[in-house]
Amino acid sequence: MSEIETIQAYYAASLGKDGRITRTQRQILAAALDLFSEKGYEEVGTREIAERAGVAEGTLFHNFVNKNGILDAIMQPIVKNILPTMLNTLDQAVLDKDSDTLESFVVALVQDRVDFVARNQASLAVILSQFFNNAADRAAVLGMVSPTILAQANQAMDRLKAAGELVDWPNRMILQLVFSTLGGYVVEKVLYPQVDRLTSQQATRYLSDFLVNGLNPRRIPLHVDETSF
Amino acid sequence: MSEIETIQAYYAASLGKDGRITRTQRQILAAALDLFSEKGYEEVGTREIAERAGVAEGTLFHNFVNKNGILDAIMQPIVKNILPTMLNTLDQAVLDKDSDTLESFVVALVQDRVDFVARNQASLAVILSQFFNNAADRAAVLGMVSPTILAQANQAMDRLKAAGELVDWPNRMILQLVFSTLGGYVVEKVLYPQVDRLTSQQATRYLSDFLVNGLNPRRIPLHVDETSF
Amino acid sequence: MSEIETIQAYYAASLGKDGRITRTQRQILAAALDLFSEKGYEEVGTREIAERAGVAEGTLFHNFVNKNGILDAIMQPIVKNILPTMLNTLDQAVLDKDSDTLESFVVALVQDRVDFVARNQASLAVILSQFFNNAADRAAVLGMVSPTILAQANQAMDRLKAAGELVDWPNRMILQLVFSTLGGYVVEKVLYPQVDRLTSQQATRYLSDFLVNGLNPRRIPLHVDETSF
Amino acid sequence: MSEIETIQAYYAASLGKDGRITRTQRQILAAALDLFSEKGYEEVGTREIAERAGVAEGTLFHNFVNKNGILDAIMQPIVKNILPTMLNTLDQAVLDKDSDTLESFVVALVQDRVDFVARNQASLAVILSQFFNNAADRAAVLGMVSPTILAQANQAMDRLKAAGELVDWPNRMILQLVFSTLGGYVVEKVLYPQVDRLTSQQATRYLSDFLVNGLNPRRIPLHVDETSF
DNA sequence: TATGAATGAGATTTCATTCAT
DNA sequence: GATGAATGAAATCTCATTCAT
Repeated sequence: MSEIETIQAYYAASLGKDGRITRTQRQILAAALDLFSEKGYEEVGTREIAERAGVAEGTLFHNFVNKNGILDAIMQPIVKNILPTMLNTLDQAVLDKDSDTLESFVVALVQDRVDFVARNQASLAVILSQFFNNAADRAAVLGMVSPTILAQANQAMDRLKAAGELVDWPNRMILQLVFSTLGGYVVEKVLYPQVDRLTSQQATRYLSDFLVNGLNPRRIPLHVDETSF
Repeated sequence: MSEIETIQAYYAASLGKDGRITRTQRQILAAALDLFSEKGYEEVGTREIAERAGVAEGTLFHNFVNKNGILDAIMQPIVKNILPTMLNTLDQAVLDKDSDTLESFVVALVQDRVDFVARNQASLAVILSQFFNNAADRAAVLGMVSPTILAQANQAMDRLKAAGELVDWPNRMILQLVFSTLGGYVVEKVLYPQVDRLTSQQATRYLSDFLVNGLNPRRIPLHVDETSF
Repeated sequence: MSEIETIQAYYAASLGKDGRITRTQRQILAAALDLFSEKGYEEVGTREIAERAGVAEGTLFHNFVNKNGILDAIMQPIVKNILPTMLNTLDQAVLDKDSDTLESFVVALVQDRVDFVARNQASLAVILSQFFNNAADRAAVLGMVSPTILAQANQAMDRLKAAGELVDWPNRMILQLVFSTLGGYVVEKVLYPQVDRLTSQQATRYLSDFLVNGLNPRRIPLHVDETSF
Repeated sequence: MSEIETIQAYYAASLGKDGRITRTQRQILAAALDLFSEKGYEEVGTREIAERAGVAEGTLFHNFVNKNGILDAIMQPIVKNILPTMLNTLDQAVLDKDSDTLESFVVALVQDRVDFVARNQASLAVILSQFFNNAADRAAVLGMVSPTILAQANQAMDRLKAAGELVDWPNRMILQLVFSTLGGYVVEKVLYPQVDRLTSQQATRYLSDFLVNGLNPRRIPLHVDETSF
């Protein structure tokens, strides 16, 4: 991620002619994903990756410009998909005049995220780790939340507030709470992949219900002293 | 943290005679804290730390057994304080028969955490980073949540449920939601220390209120299919 | 030697495919042997070895796990050969009923050792140095004199004594004298490799004759006060 | 030893005013002797010596110019005494017209050496180790065998040969055998100080008798092919 | 395309020695 | 005289990367 360039350049010139990933590349990525998610990027050597992948060390550099290139090849598909998808959801929730309840909004948000997490635990572990460890990677992840997206999100929240569907708090705080709840689920899933108590469906319900109730407009408004703002 | 031993052993034998930290050690720790929180432990070299601290490289090792010893000297005070304090709060909340509302419970939980985070952003950045990057450090942090503590927490939640103060969800899920909400606040504070929109008091109110509403018992119980458990 | 493990592990995974030593490894070992025997193991740096071998410093560690691994690669062939061979000789001298004179016994002992020393002066210099400098290496060398071997040696000496061929002294003392005589020759050869006054054949004769006469049974027994034992 | 300069310079200006060794110096030397003989000079750090001596690290350098100065302070008394004494013995044996038998010569040689070894095991262990590990120290030890001494020794051997008391072998070989026998005893004593089977008196007898018999003139002269000399 | 031996910059750590107190 | 914190050169070793085969 760090020093993002033309994205596919990280797969060297060697993507199968049809642009598809080769068998060797798949082996390397699988080995690297295993190791990175287990020990952290910095702790894994290229020798180790090559060994686990069953290829020579040089082969890594034939297929990916860099050790970092391998990391990017792991992170990109996620970062290029999860956020766009997520944002797309918001987009719909904004445009879709029918989804004008907090619940429909929240469920749309939570729904697919939970499934996604279940399917991509290992990659998410790597991304999570990098997010907290590398300023550049963090910027790359956050950079995908474009201003337009933020504007859309704010628009959606404002509309829900106007409709009396959402508590009247600062949008930034609401966003933080939503992301915390989702993020906490990701962390739990990613750090303890084996402990699988809940189905995706159940998790979705708990998270959604928690958010809906937590963000309902208050009958008796909370007194927050705003004078000090 | 990794390989925790006699705690103070990480400060070499050279703590000031009165057991206090020396000026040199403070310089080193300050420099290291800056750099670690900025670039991540692995990215910082001992040469760099020494330079920023204004001491010779050897001085690092005269004062701390290891590069890792410096990291531990940064993390330990936090890990040895935040969790014990937090757990102490739970303890009281459990014993204090007066605090039998969800609100009193949640407020007790959120209250001091928020202040603490404000005062220790840099150290928390380092701990956060290590938590997601190093299995051993993660274990060290989590290891401090002893079974007794968990038992206490479960006891408190059960009591609140019995009193009709807490939604009837699995304790583990409730805990996850509480920690998510708190953790999200930590992350926000730690990653964007400069953006200070809310006072500690305001933050405490938002978080508490969100949790209280989110975890209130439902009038109409949520239907979660438990048959598949 | 120190911390003996799987023997060939000290050559990294990189022995030529046919299990033979590579050219690079030979260069490194030659350079190291030169330097170690000249200045002693501790006094020689890896940089120095690499320079003399005409390779990069990293290449040392690509081919041998350790600096110590290089030392072991030098010592092992000797230690794994000289003692086994020597002991094998004893074995035969014990079993061979014809060699029932002190002379045949001694000659069998001295014979090949002298040639061996002439051919391996440099390596022996290193081993000698390590033997007196490193308790672990000393143990490794001595450890190869297994109890069975000792038993055999004692058996041989007892038989010779019974046959009136060997002076009736404690076996331990006899062994010490034999090893002293051989060892002294080694030391002389190893410390002054250039001064070559005697052929191997001549040296063998002197040493053998000295031992035979020195260890002949006495006509008039030596009075040693054994009461104080 | 290495780089021998004014001998007493190694005890810094700080010998007690009366030229005697101070208490602190004795502590340091005792600690260093222990450690050097146990682990070898190179393996012992100044920090370690200071700790065991119960003084500060700086104190070492107040009392001895160098780490090497400590080593020399340990070796010198021995090297300055054992060899001179030994040589003195030779001197007497040469001049003393009464000692004209091989036995009296050999006994004079062996006699005190054995006692000396018993009393100075630790120091000898250090000297032995240095002798084989450090060319400079080896030179220092050997350098004390001055040409005059050698001349004297040769003279003594020649006289004994003429008197029909000593086998007619090259003097150099005879010397080697004598030193081997003595050296072997030293090594045995020094490497296994605890195993004390023989009294000094007994050892003296065995060694002397072995040498006398080994070096007796042969009735039937040994045939050594001298043509190749 | 794949290999893997070779590279060398850089990292951490040790350690004898200095010097202000 | 003794101290011990500070020093910084040097040592060993790692590791991503290159390149001839």
